[in-house]
Amino acid sequence: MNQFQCTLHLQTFRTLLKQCITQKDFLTGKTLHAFYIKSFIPHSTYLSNHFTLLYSKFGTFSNALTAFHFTGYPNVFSYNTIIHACAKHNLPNLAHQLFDEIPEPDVVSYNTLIAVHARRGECGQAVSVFKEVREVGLVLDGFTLSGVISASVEDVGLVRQLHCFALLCGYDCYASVCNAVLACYGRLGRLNEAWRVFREMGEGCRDMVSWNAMIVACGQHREGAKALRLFGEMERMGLEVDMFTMASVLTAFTCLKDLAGGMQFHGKMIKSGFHRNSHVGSGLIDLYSKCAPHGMLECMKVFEEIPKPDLVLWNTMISGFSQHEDLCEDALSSFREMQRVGFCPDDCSFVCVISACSNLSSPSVGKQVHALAIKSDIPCNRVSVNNAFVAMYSKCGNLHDARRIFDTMPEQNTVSLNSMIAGYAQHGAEIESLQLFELMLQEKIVPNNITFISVLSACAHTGKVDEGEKYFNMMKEKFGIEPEAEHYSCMIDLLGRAGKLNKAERIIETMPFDPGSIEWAALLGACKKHGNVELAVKAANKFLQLEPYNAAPYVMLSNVYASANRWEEAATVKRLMRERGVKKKPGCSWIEIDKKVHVFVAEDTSHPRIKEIHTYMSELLMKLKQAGYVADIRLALVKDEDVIAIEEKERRLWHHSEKLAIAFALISTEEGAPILVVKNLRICGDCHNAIKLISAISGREITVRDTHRFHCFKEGQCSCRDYW
DNA sequence: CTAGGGTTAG
Repeated sequence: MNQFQCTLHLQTFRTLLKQCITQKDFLTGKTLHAFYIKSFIPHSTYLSNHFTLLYSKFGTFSNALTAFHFTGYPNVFSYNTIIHACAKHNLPNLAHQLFDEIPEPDVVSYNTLIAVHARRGECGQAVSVFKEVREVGLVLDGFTLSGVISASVEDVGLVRQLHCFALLCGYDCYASVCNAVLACYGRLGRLNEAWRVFREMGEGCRDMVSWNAMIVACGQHREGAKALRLFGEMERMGLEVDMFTMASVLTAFTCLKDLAGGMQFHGKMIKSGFHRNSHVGSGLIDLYSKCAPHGMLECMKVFEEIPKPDLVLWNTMISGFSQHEDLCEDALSSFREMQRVGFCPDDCSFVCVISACSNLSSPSVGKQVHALAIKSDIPCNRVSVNNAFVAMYSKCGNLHDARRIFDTMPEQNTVSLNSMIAGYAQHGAEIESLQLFELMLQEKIVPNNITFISVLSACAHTGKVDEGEKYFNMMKEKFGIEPEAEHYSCMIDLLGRAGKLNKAERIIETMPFDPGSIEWAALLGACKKHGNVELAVKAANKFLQLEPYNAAPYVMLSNVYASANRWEEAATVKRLMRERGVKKKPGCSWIEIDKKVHVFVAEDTSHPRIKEIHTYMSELLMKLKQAGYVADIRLALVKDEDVIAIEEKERRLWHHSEKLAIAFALISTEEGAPILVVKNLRICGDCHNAIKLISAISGREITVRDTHRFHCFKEGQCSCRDYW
């Protein structure tokens, strides 16, 4: 083979390979590579580099690395290519190692290294590389700036600084840099600043990315309507839209809880095929899981339509299941299925599945997942993961472990404090809860709307009216947080339960938006507690209008009447409920013993050891009566208007699901072991009385988690101090 | 050879 032929071959190879890369023809590219290795063509760095690029783009990382090592005399280009592959495959150490081998790194080398850190959210590291560029005297470019800016999310000050710097360098009309700035302000919730950048870019500089970034900024910060207006404008102007646009618009529908609009948009996307994109699919799943009443069924259909699901799509499914209390088991099975088909869970997958465990009635599953997380490759000391553990342990009744994780986690943020404060509040440890909040203020960790929900509910649980009002005002005045429905309902709950029913009613009347069912429910609950029948009727009617198929208002109202001995009216409410086909959820309790969950429904006889349980319960009832227990038969649920004998009412009360579960725990666990029962409704007054006595007689610590809070019974007392 | 925008989480 003479010199001439070789050159010819080299040129052919170059042309062909370049074609393969631009046309994404990986197969032909690989064949070319095989030919190249076997042929006698002299070594070409140029060709090797492009083979590395080919594998980096379409093949595995290890193939790319092999191709790189095959390059006899690597140049900057070769290094840059392989470092880029490191960024793509999240290999920061290798990236640095390779970078240090470059004899004379150029700007691109630095830019690529910044990208490695930007992808991992390592702001500090990205900034130090950025500084190095200036120190070594290289001229930075738009890539450098956009890279370091996008890494600086989470730090407004830094973004502003870099923004100024970019303007000084004359990048005010450079789309990528401006877009990075815009997106950062957006993600930080600095919508005004984002809008300013968007406006100042002008039509000449603005591109599709700018529009997309602005839409998502609005959609993620309660400005769904503005996001939709922006999209409308894009369409009117005839601008091009892509997958990013679609996914961004979906966040707007989710933000507005506009299911109908979202569905219509979904329909339009099916025509254009956008719905088969995995990112768009995640957006759809997020929408349906959060806004549709039985959304997970729809989510499964969306999932099926996507040919190449990615990790986030799986995570979104897991998250969706975990947010529906009755579907948490499905969250766990999706988590397993995801691994079965070859995905490696990341920290977000774990956060979702841990949160599913919090809603489960078996604490041991949470512990297992904890162990799994430690064994896995995820950075399990991440704040997000630890926060999930704190929430999970406290929701599983284990405040002690929650606090231990909280105390030992290397980094804390607002959410960590929120989880711990909420944990204390739910357990009736209001003092600790409020102390921690004060500490938070001292440490200058900024509370958010969620923090105040916990703080206000802690006040409500203990009847601390003055403090509650103080914090409610602080929220608006000191932190500029507008109270939402939850905050108002906490205040109504707080005032109402403390007996200030008129004040509570006034809050509902003067709220800046239409009261929803949760506010009326809070008022109704307060009326029930204080026996204010007239106001209860008003609240119940409002509640009924808003949610005619929810059993809660009917049951509560009829209990109000029953407590006032107005039996006929109580029966009328029940009849109305039956006529409308509304069914009360049957009371159900779960208890985990030896890693097995046992379910009890009221008057349940299906448990294999029910005979034993009943025998034990009769003995227990005797002891309880001796200790002064009197069944509160007003609370016995009357299923129909038939007059029922007092004995029968007593018997029904005595077979409430939580009592059955506790009795079973008492006979099947060792003396002195603590007991945790999870219930699907709120605990009833009679059970509350009875369990207090049971805790004294048996010397056990009994914790009941109902839909509202925890009741920790110990030595005849409950942690709620009967204020609930 | 490198960039900016989308989806999940407590």
